[in-house]
Amino acid sequence: MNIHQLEYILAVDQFKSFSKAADYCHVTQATLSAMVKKLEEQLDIVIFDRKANPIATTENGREILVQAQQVVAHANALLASSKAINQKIEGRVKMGIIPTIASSILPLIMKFLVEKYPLLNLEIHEVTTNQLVKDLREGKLDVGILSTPIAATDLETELLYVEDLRLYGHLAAGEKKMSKAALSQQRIFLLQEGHCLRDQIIQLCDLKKNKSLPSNLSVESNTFDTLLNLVDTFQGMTLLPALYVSQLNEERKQHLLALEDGTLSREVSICYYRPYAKWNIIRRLQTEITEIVQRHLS
Amino acid sequence: MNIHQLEYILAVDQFKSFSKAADYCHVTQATLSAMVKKLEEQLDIVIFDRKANPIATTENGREILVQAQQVVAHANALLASSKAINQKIEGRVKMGIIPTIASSILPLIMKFLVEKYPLLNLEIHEVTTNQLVKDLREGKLDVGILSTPIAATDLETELLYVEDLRLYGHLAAGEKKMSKAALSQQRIFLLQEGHCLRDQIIQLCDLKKNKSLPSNLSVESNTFDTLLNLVDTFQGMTLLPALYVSQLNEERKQHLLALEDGTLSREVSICYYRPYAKWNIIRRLQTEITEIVQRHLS
DNA sequence: TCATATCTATAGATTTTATCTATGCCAAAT
DNA sequence: ATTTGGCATAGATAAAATCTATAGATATGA
Repeated sequence: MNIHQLEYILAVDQFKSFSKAADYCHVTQATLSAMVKKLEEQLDIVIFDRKANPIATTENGREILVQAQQVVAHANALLASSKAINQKIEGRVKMGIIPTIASSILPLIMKFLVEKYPLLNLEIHEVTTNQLVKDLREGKLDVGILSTPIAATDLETELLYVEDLRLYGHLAAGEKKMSKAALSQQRIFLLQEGHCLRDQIIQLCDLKKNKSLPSNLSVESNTFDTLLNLVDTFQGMTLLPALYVSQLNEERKQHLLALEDGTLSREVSICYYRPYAKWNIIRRLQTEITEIVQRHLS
Repeated sequence: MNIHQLEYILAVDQFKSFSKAADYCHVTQATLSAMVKKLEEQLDIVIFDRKANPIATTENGREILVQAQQVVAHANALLASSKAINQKIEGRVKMGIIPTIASSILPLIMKFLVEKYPLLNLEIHEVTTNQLVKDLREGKLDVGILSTPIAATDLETELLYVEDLRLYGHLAAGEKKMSKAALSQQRIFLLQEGHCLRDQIIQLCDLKKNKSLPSNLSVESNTFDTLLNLVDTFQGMTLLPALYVSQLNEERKQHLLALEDGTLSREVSICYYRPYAKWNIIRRLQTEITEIVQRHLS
């Protein structure tokens, strides 16, 4: 017995015709006929008197139909519920974001999300990648936004966007570009230890930590703003993610430099460990953020 | 979505384990796992958090499970109903029986059926084969008992039993048997026109109506009892169905004759045109009658 | 009553689906 | 660190639903 068969007999009962019922159910008359017969055989009850005109429901069939109605109604209710659940974006969601991403995307997405989903209570926690992974595993956070790839294979990540890293600094004689190779000879200001962007840049640019820092200066910054001030003062360089760059004032944009050979970039992804309870919300956040950021990057 | 899948998730929710649920549902863990996954994909809702220990039902999953419970419960109710319906032998059933069968089997079956099925209201109508077929077609009767084969292909018949036809008559010198060939030379007393047994005997014994009857006697009987009296008086012969013979007194049983070559017999079948409304009852009657008669014939 | 039209049942082929066995993978526990 | 228990996946197989085409049966109209 299956739900389709029950729908078929309900349709036959309604239309008093196998052919019309078949149309209604979007199957051929042959299929419906065979399925009704099969159900009757399984229940060992003849539901319809096909010799009557129009087709009549037998006394026993009537009892079965009443029950079939119940089953089908509840099955439809279940399907309706599942759709409703997928529409419902509400409740508390704890989201961790690493600082170098938070500073650029929070201004972009928060207003939009809060207005579009008034019932969604989005709690933002700014944490490092390591802490984020830990909190996700422990269930302290529901979802995170960080830079991929990450080592943790037990977390699932979905790419949100790829963001260029832009070079900021002062070159002599109004030069506006430099080569990747030259970069490693420059004085590069980086974020403090613990920021994954720091490690990524070191790796991407093949920097040796000791060489890249001014020997008489050990200050490392916690924010891009401080980095910019250091660069403006000491004439070094730094690398900034594209979304942050778009917020700079015109004067500072003058000091953006192009790389002669290729680009540097980082991936930004949404990730979760237990997607399950709030999966639909997480997925919705993913699509919304992707869309918003795409608009800003293009 | 199907009912099995819903049963699977109910079992997982109950046992908090895919393996145990699979055992409970009598499928392998792989099957259950795949089906749960499939349902989750179809509903686009993750029902279980497999990373929790023990496995947890998600918030959304809980809503689905409540509905699934409803569906499965009603489906089971339907199956239970169908079984109950098949057990229930009650209500009014109009049964037609041709006279030559009625006289022998009604005494055998009526008491038994009335006692075993107190809620069954069995109305017996003694009618000829032609009338029986007509009444079945018109819905005036629900079921008939007659001798097969019959010409009407639109009626369905199920064999109840095969009944020997026994030869009754007086032979000279205490002879107890005669050949089939000799039979057609004898004076045979038959039932009136309209009784199908009459026609069957004429056909079986290859009798020509005119030859077989005493030329100065045109009385044809309506009952076996009259036939017997005619035979006893005029020294002819007649053929009686086995079940009727078993009711004869000892003296008359002395006049039963054996056929030297082979036997004569007739089929007795139950038949119906619209089995549908009372199918279960008809089928039950069939099995009961077959069994009772079998006991009496053996 | 005969032909026609309508409707259901059946046959055979095809596609989909459920299920199984075997195995991989992960996490918890020893 | 290795083992154990449990869920997921792959590939093969079996079962079932569905389709097209056609037969058979019933009702309708000339």
